[in-house]
Amino acid sequence: MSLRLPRRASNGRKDATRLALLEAALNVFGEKGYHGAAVDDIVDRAGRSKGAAYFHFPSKAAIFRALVRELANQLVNSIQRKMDDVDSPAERLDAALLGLIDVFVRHRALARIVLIEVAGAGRAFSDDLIFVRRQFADLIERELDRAVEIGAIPPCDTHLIATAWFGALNEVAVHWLHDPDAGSLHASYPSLRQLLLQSVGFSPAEVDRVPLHA
Amino acid sequence: MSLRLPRRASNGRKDATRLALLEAALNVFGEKGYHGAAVDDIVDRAGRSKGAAYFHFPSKAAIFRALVRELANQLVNSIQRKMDDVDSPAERLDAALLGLIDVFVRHRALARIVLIEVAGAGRAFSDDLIFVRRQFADLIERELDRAVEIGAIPPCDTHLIATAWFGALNEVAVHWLHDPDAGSLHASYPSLRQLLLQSVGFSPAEVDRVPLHA
DNA sequence: ATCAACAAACCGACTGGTCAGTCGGTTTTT
DNA sequence: AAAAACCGACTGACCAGTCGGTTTGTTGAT
Repeated sequence: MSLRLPRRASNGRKDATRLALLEAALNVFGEKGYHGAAVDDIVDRAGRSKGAAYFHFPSKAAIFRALVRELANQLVNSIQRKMDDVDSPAERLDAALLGLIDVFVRHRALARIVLIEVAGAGRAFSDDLIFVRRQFADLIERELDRAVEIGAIPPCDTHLIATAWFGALNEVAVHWLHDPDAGSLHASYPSLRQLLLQSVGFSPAEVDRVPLHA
Repeated sequence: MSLRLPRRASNGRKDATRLALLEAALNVFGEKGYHGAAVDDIVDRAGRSKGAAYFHFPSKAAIFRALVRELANQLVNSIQRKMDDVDSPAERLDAALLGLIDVFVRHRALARIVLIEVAGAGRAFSDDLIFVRRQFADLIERELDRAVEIGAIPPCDTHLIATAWFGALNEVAVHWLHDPDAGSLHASYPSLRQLLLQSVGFSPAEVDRVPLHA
């Protein structure tokens, strides 16, 4: 699980260390949670030293923050790209849902951090929490706005609905993270898809039309 | 904010102390989060001593666990009661939604703990997390099943949908908790209500019919 | 009713472990 | 030779949990 983390061009020893630290942080935070993870854990896993860590980041919180924002950006970009592969709002929303599920399934540590740890790390991180959630919600909101514009769905509170949608996926994913054996996340996709599309008033024809590129 | 916490009959000095501790825990955990709160904080706020705390509970984690389960039980019962005041599935689901919003608005510390802290406290508490979430979801699921049974909505994956619904409300509430000035939670109720009822295929007539007992 | 004797409930100073962050020193790069 | 990057032993603060001791409540014998 190497993961995509090269926000800044990753050449030179400095960047390599920064990357190694962030990648270790991803795994350690993902496994033990923010409070359960010690900086020494991250440092050890990265094969670096505490000095290196505090050369690159001013604090443990800063490591976490950098990681979260990096992950969120990469994730949002990746989803955006998948959405741009298709045209109609219904298809694009569908692509967003399936894309998120795919990533979560493939990178559980990422899912844990973005979906659970940011929320639970404490009030000091609530700005980061909102930042991440808002990014995802905006992705959805824009598409809903477009659907309203072209008359695919009736006008509605797209901001609220985007938030609610993300919450719905979030909750399902949290249960899955807790007990992955209780059923794959992909298995929830068809029901979730129908639920979401139907909730904003896409016509039944449209709800059924979009192919399930599973 | 005295709050409803008399699970076991609250008479005698012993029970009074237990209650005082739990109520203090509610406020302290609600303000500082699980990891940010020290047992001494709770003890001080309760006007008791550390000895008393460890006489009643074997550990800090046990205090948290007892509090969470107590809150969840009370909350679920209270919502169930509100649901039983009306008859049709749509009305009952509506009552559940509004009831939850009401309680969260009135008791932010409770909302913070049930919606955020349990999830963020760490993997050691994931059983409690699931316990709480499942209780709420079951409340919804039962009603959805009934709606399917009487033909008010088409058959669907009620288990998944109940989970998703709770997630939707959860997410909206989390944003509200982060910035209560951005808009009251009650203001989101009409849109949320329509979104949820419509998502499972209640007829438009039914969606509009139910009075908004705001 | 009175009072020992006992237990239940409570107190708070103390301890031991953990861990974020520091800093003098070393290696690598420019 | 100067600066950038890195090393890892150390420290100081914090805090969950302990424990000897005190107070409050209960029992039951006289």
